[in-house]
Amino acid sequence: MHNKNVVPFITEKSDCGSDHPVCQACEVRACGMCPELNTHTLQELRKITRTKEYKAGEQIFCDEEPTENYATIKSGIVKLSKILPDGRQQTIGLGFPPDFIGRAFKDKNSSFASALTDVTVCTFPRELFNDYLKSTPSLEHKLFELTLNELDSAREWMLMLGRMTALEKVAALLLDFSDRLHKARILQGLDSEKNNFELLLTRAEISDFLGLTIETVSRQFSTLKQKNLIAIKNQRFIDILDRAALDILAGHENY
Amino acid sequence: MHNKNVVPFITEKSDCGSDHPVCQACEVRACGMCPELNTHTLQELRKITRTKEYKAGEQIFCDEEPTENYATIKSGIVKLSKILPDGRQQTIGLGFPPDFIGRAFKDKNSSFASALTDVTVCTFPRELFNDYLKSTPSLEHKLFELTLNELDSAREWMLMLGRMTALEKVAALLLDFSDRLHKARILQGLDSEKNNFELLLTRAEISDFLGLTIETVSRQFSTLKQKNLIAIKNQRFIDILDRAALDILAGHENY
DNA sequence: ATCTTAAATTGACATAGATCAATAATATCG
DNA sequence: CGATATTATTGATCTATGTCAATTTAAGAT
Repeated sequence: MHNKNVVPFITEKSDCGSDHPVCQACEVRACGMCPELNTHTLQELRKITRTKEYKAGEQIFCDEEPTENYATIKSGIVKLSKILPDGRQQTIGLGFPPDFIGRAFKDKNSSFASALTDVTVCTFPRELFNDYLKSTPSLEHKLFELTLNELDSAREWMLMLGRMTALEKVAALLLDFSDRLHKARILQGLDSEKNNFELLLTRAEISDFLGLTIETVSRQFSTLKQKNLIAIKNQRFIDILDRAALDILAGHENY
Repeated sequence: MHNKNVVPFITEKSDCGSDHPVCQACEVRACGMCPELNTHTLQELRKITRTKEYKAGEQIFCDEEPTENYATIKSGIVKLSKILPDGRQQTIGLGFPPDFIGRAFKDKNSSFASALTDVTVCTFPRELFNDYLKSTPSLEHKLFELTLNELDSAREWMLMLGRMTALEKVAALLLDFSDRLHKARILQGLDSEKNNFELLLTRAEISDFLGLTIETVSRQFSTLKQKNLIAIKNQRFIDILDRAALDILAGHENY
């Protein structure tokens, strides 16, 4: 199991202020929701949070069971997906640190969450968190902003799913993924070549995201290589050779 | 131009409390965001709100121009869509009263809004509304909940767009649309036959929503008629004859 | 290193849905 | 009321993507 896939998150911004050892070591103490909490609330919350780790592939929560816990992603990438009664699956989003996972104000998730890479999360009981949410406007504000971003990206993907060709979908995914990974690396203080990254998703995971089959995804990669828009080493390490061309394919040009 | 497509919204719940004549006549005074505002804020807001009407087909706002105004839908149905540089279009959501339209905290919309039916909205300047939002937690909470619902439905549609067949998509749309219309009619105090409604979207609009072509949509309607799951009068008036079968097609069964 | 297993690629073929084109139904207008 | 325009349906193809099957590549274990 490769280990480069943990995506910690450290910034210079003022952090959550907790002196708890786990918080001190938290990768997202400065950029998640915790900085929005006052010291007292934070200490109360601290008592009931639990750090949990998941190996790549493990399920974090599922559709059926009532939500007991919410969580914040500390490191790694989480896959959110939906599934049809007959097993057809669709990935509906990827969570990077410090994203929130769970459905605020509801006792049931409407999707499955699983670890795409090895993942560390900080969990807290649903009910209590909802209480804090109601009494702490700045916390709710922060979560609201995260939610608006998720809505924006869900809608972006709707356009992709409904109206793009297979080749365009793959181009769009590569660009989006490279950007989010790059952003995570920069915030982490690592230097990062935007056009050079490890694709942490398998072809199967990519096809679940794009509404395609494994084979079709694979063929699009071959086409992109042939056109010299990308290079691939070991099936996982992507080199973007012609970002402008990919941008056009992905429909990112100004209009 | 038919006129049955206005969807006002009246409930017994405590309303916004404004004594302004426009507010007194407002279809959504009890169920939108206004009841979350205190009297003073409401009076301030009232001074700068404008009621606007749009004919079916008219554009309400577009992608390019910076957002000047937000709005609440008072009556009618609003279509939100995205468009690719080459003109391919995808509907990403429908807004019913009392939905909010616009992107909170941002000065740019990431989509187009247009009137699907004749529409009446209550508009207010962006900046000022954002200020109220920051200083009125209950208002922000209300908008947050509306946003979470939109996120849920966007994700539901992602599953639909990525993994359903044309027939399943049409079944899912019919059920969703009938439910939302029914809910609107009930809240309005009208009695409503859930299985009997006017389809306010043209085939072109349906195909933009489902990521299909007009012809494919039309063929699915024919198939559903043939299977006796629905009946259609005048191409617009839908009778759901076998809801259970449609539910299965749409993937709504329990699993 | 060699063996084993899983993941990715490639090829041959099938098919759902798109495209193009003709007709039919409905709405609009004089 | 008939004439015209718009929207929907239906039919005949075509094509992008899915399906099934065979290799190839890479990764992990012994």
